[in-house]
Amino acid sequence: GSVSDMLSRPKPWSKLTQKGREPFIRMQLWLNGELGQGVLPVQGQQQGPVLHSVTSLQDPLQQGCVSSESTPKTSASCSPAPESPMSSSESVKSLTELVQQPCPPIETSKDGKPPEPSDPPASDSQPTTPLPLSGHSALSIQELVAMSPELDTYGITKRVKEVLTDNNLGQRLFGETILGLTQGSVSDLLARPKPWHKLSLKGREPFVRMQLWLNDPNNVEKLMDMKRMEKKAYMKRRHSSVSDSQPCEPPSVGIDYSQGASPQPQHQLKKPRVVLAPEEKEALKRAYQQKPYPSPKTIEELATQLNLKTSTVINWFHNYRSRIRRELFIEEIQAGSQGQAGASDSPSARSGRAAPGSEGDSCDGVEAAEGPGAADAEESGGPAAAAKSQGGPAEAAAAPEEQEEAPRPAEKAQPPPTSGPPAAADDADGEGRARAAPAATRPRAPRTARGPCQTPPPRPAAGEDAATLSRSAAGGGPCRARDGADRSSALPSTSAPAAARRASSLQSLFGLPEAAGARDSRDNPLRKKKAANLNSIIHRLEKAASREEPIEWEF
DNA sequence: TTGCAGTCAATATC
DNA sequence: GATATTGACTGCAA
Repeated sequence: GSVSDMLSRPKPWSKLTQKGREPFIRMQLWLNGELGQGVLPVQGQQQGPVLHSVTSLQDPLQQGCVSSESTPKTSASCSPAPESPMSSSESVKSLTELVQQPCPPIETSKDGKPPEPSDPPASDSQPTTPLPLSGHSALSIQELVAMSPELDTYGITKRVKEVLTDNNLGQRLFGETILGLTQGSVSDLLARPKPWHKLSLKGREPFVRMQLWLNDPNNVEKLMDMKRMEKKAYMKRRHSSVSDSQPCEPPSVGIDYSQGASPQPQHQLKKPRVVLAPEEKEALKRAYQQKPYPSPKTIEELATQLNLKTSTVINWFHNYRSRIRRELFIEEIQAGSQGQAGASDSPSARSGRAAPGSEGDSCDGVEAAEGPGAADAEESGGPAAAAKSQGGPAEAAAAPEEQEEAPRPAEKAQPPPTSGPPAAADDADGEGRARAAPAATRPRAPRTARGPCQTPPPRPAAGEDAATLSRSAAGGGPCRARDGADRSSALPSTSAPAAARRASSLQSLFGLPEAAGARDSRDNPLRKKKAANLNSIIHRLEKAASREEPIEWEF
């Protein structure tokens, strides 16, 4: 049935998900005669028949369907890389190996392509071409990624970091040369890799590249060469610029311009980067804890109170949610590795198992750990929280109301899970607001609390409004505590895909001593995040459940 | 329209 | 100078 459907109503490539593309790749392979026998083990392990390398894949694909990068460029020739090693029929397995064993480097990048135009090796300086991938190879890589078996992202980054540090190679060079990413991205990637199963096709690319690079026996030398070339180029430029006024031409490629001497005048046009003051961040965090997904109205309120642009507030929430998620993952991994005999360091794998399902799960588990206690702890006790003056008293006072208002009713303490949806919170808001102002305001935000802000919106989620947030922001407080609780309740249901996991997560959720207790102080911040994350999970759950079902959720 | 993933690039920090 | 952090942006999916 699926085949029939697919053959009669194929979706355009651009609309297909990674998974959805799989059948088409298979078909293309099959058409090309590459898919020999058997099934392509997409997941890797088996050895299957086939697939040369991605590269090869690529070609076929291109011929047949893809538009065409007209330029296979010379470099194309290079592309052979990937496949070269394993020629013919290999299956994904081969891919795996490709990635895992030392095979001939895929130079996709570095060498491979660069050669093209620039290459004149020595020439210049401009070593460049930062981006390794270009047409052909890029595609190859994509294919490779598509067919790649699960990789241990954590292990890969770990190894990369080691190699880089051992050889005194910088992230910038590595990123621009091998990954085609900027230093900041590389840093982030190396420090907080996401588990393979949570990465999109695009997100996996850097990991595949890293793995390939690790497998390249000459990887270090190549980078070193690049480094040298860069240096040379830099010096050259520098000299020339010194002698001449400023010849600086924006060197086309690469790397260097970053630092070198290019003054770049026009930059003036750029708008200055917004830097949030610590108080503002705190306020936003509090707001987040109250409501990870604030309504437009709430956002607006926050923006006003903090004297920020709404877009800034929106961005902040997006970034915060996303970063918290990642941190949770990392934590989980680390915890896992510790817990688990540390044997395998492969987080991804671990994560995979651990939190196979949705992030929610994984998250839950984690959070759960600190869950209830954690949440509170942090807030109240947490370093950051503590800091806040408001926290203390205010919270206490607030506590009551908040409970209600808080979307997350469940709050650990009081309201038992029963309170299904967060809705209740709303009203509460009303009262809470009073205290709001202070915190938020500090720096720029003059308008403190707009007192009793608006009335609470109807919707649970949306419901809580600025008032609540502001309150929390301002006073900080109380809410958070709840968070932990609520979430806990919610989470379980949410994620809990696998029974096993579920169990564990539940455990943690309920703050089994071990977890919570175990955590060291430094976790506080993490706890906070986790707590917040729980909120978001809850939020999503609720959303998903769409009001009617809350009832069913038993925790 | 909203949320997210992935990045960039300006800053901050080491 | 290298690395880490983080606000903003782009593209995509639901």
